[in-house]
Amino acid sequence: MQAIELLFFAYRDFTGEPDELLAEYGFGRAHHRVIHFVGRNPGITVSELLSILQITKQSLSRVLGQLVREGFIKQTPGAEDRRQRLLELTEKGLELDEKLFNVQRQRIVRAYKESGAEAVAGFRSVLMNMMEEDDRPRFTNKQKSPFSNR
Amino acid sequence: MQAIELLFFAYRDFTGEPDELLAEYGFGRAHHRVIHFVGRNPGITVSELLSILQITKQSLSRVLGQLVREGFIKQTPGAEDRRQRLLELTEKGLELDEKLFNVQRQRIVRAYKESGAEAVAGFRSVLMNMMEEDDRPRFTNKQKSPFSNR
DNA sequence: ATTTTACGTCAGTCATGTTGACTTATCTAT
DNA sequence: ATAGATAAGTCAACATGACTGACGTAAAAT
Repeated sequence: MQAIELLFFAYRDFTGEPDELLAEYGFGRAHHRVIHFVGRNPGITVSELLSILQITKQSLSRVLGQLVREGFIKQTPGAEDRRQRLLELTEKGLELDEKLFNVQRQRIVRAYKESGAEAVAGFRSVLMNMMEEDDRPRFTNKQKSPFSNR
Repeated sequence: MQAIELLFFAYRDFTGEPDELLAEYGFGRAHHRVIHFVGRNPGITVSELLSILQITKQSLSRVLGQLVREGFIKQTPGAEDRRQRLLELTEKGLELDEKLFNVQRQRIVRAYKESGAEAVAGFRSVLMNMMEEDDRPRFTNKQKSPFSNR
């Protein structure tokens, strides 16, 4: 049962590099998560973001507000439901997102190369089965929006 | 590049159950990490623990002190080097450790079963290659103490 | 017209991390 | 034998990112 420690060390190092980058902007891991999920899902609503991050709106509000005020994320009222604030990255936000994305991608690509394609399939399968079922459709269901039923 | 999100969701759910358990004791994830590594490595020194957790001694001191005062961990002076405080779980500590260990093991065993042995090998290989090289010997080198050169 | 929903905000608290400065005991090297 | 290095601990101040609870506003749904 080394898996527990494998996960601990891998996750620690996986988040270490981005953390350093973020510190240069005065941001933390919470900002990273917001930038990441807004970057991958432009037009995402606040409540969708909340359900992904599983934090309270008060917690999100602080980091999101900061990112909006400092021009990394912009909000536009929803076309169908004008109560919603659809979130997307600004140019500045996209730049930071790309930097963050790249350091993590590099680490993963390296690990993938060293392990081989078969190992990668196994890696993904185990992680998938490790998470709660509710969130698995985000990865398999390509036709349906991963946020449609929230 | 779904790996980033796979890791996020899997890790979030992986730590979710223990967190609930710990809350009943008034403990947090920091306590969990200390209990875990002391549990797996009885007789570990404070500085070895620090190098694993990569936090400051002041941070560790708070949680470790709590665990010692509340009788989950006991300290004994090192036999060779009496400056050291060798850490190990008390009976009470072992009980909590086992509870925590079990909820995480269950989740992993389930995921392993659903994915198959080959996938497990891939999973472990990718995680291993994802972490910094320094820490990999902890998993492969069985003959040498994983803390000997720190 | 009323209720519900989406979002935001104010206020207070807690857990866990940080830096920096200093102490004590013990080991190591000169 | 003494001087310096190391292991551990402590005090103080601070930052981040979580939390709860209460309340407000605008828009949608009933």
